[in-house]
Amino acid sequence: MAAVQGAARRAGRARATRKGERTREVILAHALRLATRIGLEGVTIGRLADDLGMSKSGLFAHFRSKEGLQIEILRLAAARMVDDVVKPALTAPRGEPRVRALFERWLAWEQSPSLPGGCPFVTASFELDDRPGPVRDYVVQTLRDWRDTFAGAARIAVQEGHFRRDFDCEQFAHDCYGIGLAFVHASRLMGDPKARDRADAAFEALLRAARAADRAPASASAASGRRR
Amino acid sequence: MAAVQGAARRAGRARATRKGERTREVILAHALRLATRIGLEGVTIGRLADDLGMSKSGLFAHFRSKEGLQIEILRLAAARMVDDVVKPALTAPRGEPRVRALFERWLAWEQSPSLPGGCPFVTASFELDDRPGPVRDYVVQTLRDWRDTFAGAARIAVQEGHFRRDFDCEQFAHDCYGIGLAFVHASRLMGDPKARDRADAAFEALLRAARAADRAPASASAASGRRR
DNA sequence: GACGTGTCCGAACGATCGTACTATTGTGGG
DNA sequence: CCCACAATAGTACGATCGTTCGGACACGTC
Repeated sequence: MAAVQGAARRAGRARATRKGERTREVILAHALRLATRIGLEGVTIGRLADDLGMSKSGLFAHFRSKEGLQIEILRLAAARMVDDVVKPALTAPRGEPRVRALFERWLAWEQSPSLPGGCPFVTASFELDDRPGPVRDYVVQTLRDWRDTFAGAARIAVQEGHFRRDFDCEQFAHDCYGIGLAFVHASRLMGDPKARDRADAAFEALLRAARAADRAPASASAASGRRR
Repeated sequence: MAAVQGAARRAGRARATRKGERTREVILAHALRLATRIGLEGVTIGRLADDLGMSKSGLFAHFRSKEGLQIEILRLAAARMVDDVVKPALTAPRGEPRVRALFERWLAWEQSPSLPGGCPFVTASFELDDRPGPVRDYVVQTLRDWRDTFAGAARIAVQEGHFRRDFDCEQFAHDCYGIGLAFVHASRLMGDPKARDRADAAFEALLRAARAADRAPASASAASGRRR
């Protein structure tokens, strides 16, 4: 029987969204919102059920365990991040514009209204950094993918001649992640209104250092496409 | 820098270390270790009492509430950070050497064996960024102090002529904090063996940009005092 | 109209949470 | 040495945690 409905689920099924699946999505959407604010561990079955007007057991039945729920939350977050950040950025022209788009959209995603507490992976990474297990593993893998995406875009910028030939793209991805973390810190914790400007300034400085193949055109063009 | 532990011991009482005070310190020392690994919220009265072979109620009596305990933990952490990072760095010569010392000692503090989970303020800041209250307020104030300390050291470096005159010291402090956060991310979560090298490289690049008053002496002297 | 099946609920479990009260112990100043 | 008081233990409370289990209700299919 498990095989039967497993096959049905896997194959066709363009048909109806089997009610249960709908509520599952509603649960996860709300759980994700909660997780960004109070942490993955703070998302409690009881609290979720209460918010959604369901029973604990009815909600729990959708996930094998709390750990299962946590991973599904992260899966949803990763899918959204791909849709909202990576895919749109890939439509930008190869090279520096695409690198810019990735960074820009990442910061926007960080402050998306649908993520009231910011990027769930940033939150989760500091929450889980000393707690081994499959949830942590998933976070690590996702952030590794993100870093590689970023480094890859930079590598293309090198190929295109936008960045200098001996540029360290891994270091660049690392540095950009640091700028993003500092942005989260400044905007979310410290409430610094200049947080976005700070992030932009740091990013532009990084780009300037990346371009300077022949060293010269450093000045000018500093804040080219600044926004907001 | 507020009178950190001054308020607690209100009046005189220079006398003996009233036993209870000793155990209080033992409790806080252990609680701090725990907090770096599992978070402030994860430090549980029962868990603490268990580890230290005390009763829950006996331990609880030392603090008015769990919130009280959390703030005392952070107070201890702040005092240690001043002793281990700020004070020693202030013995370094004014200007760039002192900025270097501050950064260097901060990274060392982050990996201090007495803080198995890293800097408690970094952990706490991401744990509390969406949970208002006195504990969060204390974290914010402490990190503000730290940022100001760093920016102040940079401002001295400007006065000394080590950094260029129009250098933005606040931006510098912000950027350095980002480098530190990226270091924590890379070393603690991703387990990247090159984390320290990455942090050093980013920091040196920042210093290079800070020095370039007359723009020229950019190259060479790149990795001057690299260690490890 | 009976049936199987997917969806959800109610109640309950053992554990642990923070906190309050009341003993009991221990220790230090006279 | 003694006794007041600081320090710790004991016990219990209401909440909430994740999880289990059996059943109620709504289906589309024979």
